[in-house]
Formats: sequence, C-alpha cells, structure tokens
Amino acid sequence: MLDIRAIRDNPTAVQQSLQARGGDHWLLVDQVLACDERRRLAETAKQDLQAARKRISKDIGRLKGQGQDTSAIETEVRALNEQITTLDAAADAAAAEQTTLLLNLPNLPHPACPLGSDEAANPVVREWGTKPDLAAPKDHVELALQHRLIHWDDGIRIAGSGFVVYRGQGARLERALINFLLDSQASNGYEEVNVPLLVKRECMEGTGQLPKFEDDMYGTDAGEEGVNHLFLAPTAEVPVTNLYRDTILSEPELPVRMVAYTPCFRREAGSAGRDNKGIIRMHQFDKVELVQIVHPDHGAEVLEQLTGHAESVLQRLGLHYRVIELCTGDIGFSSAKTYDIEVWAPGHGKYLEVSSCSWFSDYQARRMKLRFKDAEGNNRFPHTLNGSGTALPRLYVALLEQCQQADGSIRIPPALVPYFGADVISS
RNA sequence: GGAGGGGUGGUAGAGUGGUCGAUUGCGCCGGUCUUGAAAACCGGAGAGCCCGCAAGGGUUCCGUGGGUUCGAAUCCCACCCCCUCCGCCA
Repeated sequence: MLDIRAIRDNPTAVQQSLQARGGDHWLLVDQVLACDERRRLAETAKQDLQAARKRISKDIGRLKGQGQDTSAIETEVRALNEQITTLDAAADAAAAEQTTLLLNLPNLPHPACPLGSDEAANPVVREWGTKPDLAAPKDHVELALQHRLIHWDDGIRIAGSGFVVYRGQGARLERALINFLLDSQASNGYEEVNVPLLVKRECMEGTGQLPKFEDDMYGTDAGEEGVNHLFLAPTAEVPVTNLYRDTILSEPELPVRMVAYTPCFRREAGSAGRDNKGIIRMHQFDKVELVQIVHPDHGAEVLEQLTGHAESVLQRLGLHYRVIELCTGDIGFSSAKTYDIEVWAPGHGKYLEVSSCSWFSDYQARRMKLRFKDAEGNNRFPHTLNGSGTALPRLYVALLEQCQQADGSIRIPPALVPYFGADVISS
C-alpha cells in the first residue's frame, strides 16, 4: 500500500513512477486523491459535531444530577445525531473506496530499477560458473523417466495435469534437496519456521496477492466469503511475512530473518500450454523461502545480501546460473526492486528462474500494519524482503540436466551426498 | 459435536449507563539517591484518523459487526476467537 500522504504531497511523482511499470495503474491516482478529499471533509465535519454532542451530553448528565429538566437540549442532540449519521456514512463510503483503490495500486519501482517495458529489457547482472560441456544433453523428462524418479501419470490420476508424483530415488532426491536448502539457509542466519499452508484473506492482502490476483489462487469454499474461506498459500511469503501482521516490533528485534519450506499452490490461470513440459510449471511445487523484516535504512543492502544467500546454495551445488535484474515493466506488483536467479538447464537449452528476490520497501508493511518502534518512540513501517532459496522443481531440473553423465547416470554434487545417501543415480 | 467459562492497554487484572481511553500490581523508559547496581521515591508511557507551519486541539478505538440511549467498556442481538470438561480422532 502506498502512503496516502506521499501521494497527496507529490501526486505527479507517484504517477510518473507508476507509469514506468506500464499499464494504466497511474490513472487511479487522481481517483484516490478525490476520495481522500471527500473523506477528510466528511470526517472533519463529523468530528466537529461529535465534539458538540459529547459536550452537551455531559451537560445533560450534570443537569439531571441536579434534578433539572433537559428535554430541550436532548432534542438539540437528536438533531445533531441525524447530521452525524449522514456525515458518518459519507466518510465511511469514501474511506472504503479509497482503501479499495489503494489496494489496487502497485508499489513504486525503486529509482534504481532499470527502465523497460518487458522481460527483454532485464539486464544480466552477473553469471556464476560455466555451462557443463555435454555432447548431447537429455532433458529432465527423459532423465527422470529413465531413472523412474518422477511419475507424471500418477499425478494425473490423483490430481490432474500440473501435479506429479516423485517415487523412490526421485522422492529421496526431493527430500534431500529440501533438507539441504533448509540447513544451508539456516546457517546463513535464518530462523526455520513451519507455518500453515491455508491462510486468511487478510494475509493474502497483506503481502499483495489479493485483491488483484484472486484468479491465480486456490481457495477453500467452506463457509461464506470472509469467515471460513481460506486460501492455499501460493508461496511461503504469505504465511511467513504475515506472522508479524498487525504488530509493533521493537527496534532491537530487527532484522527478523526466517526461512520456511512449504509446498506452494498456484492455479497458473491463463498459462496453459506455457512452460508445461516436465515439472517446470506446476500447480503444486515445493519451495524454500527466505523472508526478512528490516530497518528501512537497510532495505537496499539487504536485498543484495538476501540474493547472495539464494545464490549460495546453487554455488554449493556447483550449478551454473546467472542473475538478472527485473526492469520497471517486469517487476511484481508489490516489489520495488527484484533480482531473478536463473539456473542453466542444458537439456532445455535455456535458463530457468529458480529464485526471485524482492525488496518491497514499506509497501507490504503498510498493507499488513506491520510496524516497529524506533529509538525516538515513533512507530514506523519496516521494509520487507523475500526470495526463494530456492524453488525445488527447477532446481531439480537443473541438477538432473547439469549433472548428467555420458552414460546417462546422474552425479550427485558432494554437498548433497550426505542428504541423498549416495553419490550417483543410475538405473 | 455437547456443556460451561471468558475476550479490557506490554502483561496481570479492576471497572455493570454519565468527567472512563479507562483504578491498580508487575514490567518498561526518564530522574533523584548511590562509587556503581539494587531498593526506595518522583515522573513518563496505547493505537488510528482529522485540523494545524508548529505548539497544540479534536475524534474514534475495551474481540468483530449491528442495535437501544441525549450519552455505552458497561444494556440487547448476531458473529468470531480462546480456555476447561465430555465425546470423536491423526
């Protein structure tokens, strides 16, 4: 959520910043300002009348105590009440409309964010390692079938397309990777947390998935909208960041650093037929996620640090990858600045996104009323960040494809051997 | 699922129609005292919004939402949540 005061103070700057994203979000700015104006006028008028009512009501109490007749001024208050009711309704309506508009406004891209309209404009920031020298690389589907690691037909039988079953060494490899990632990130200084996968609507609003992207989310339909309706978390970012929704941290509690493994659930509406080979785009997938809540002074540097943490696991596995920076037209709704980490998949001949590391400035904190009390005793909004550390399926793909050997076996990277219990997968 | 109890400020816990946004204990912050600390004493301290350059003023908030009333933490209704016991169950 953007700061309404900041919008009031410099609407042109806000509009220009939003225009860099492309689309027509910026047109909402004038509507928000109009709502804000109406709201404040109504609230001010209402509060003046409420002050009068309060004063008179106290008089009534006092006069009645003295046994005097108060019927005349009671009538006066009744008239005040009618006006208050009207103004209150007007203020509430304007406030509700303003909130809706603000919830639909994305974050402002950070000035350092490269300008561009789409992913073609995303600069490569750095590369690590080199592409393995493979004569005729197989893709992960072929390798997984060959070693009976992943069963697509089982997934379809149980849940339909977009779901797979890992079996035997395939399941063991998935579990080994999860444990490896959790241990690695915990040693990078993150507290491991294990959270519910079903979350309330307000959590989804807090991190910015709702109200804009409801079509992409799975939800339970038990109960009417609002009370028992829960959403399946599309990323651990939602339950983990919202652990601190509506709280006031003390400054020494910062930074908060958490890591969580969770399955993630996404409808992937509208992406049928896209990246649908193998396990690259799934309705359910595993992910290890990093979340940080930090002092606003440190947001920028922590984004670099957190991205480094995400990269560290790829380095430990010896997988070639590159880091790209998303341009203004490609960053996510809530993000101010984002790095994507793409790991090399030789069987596909392309890089796959395994991590997206974002700095949300105070956008999410505002939405979820997450604050901290600074040294002067003022309540302020901290910055939130998160990044995958990493997503499992594409890491799995990259591992199979980069570590395949001429005889078709899969070499297990040394760092993973203690988790997997063997140094090779061969049929 | 059944029965009962309860949701008040960081916390514990008062408050059953009118100077109550709220007594008090603990905890916290500042000060006095002390070589320092503790103790004791004094003082401070909730959140949001509105008006204001500011100083400051106003208003709302006692689980949530309605209602009664000139006036609601206090009365009425609905809902949510928590606790205890019973039942069921991984």
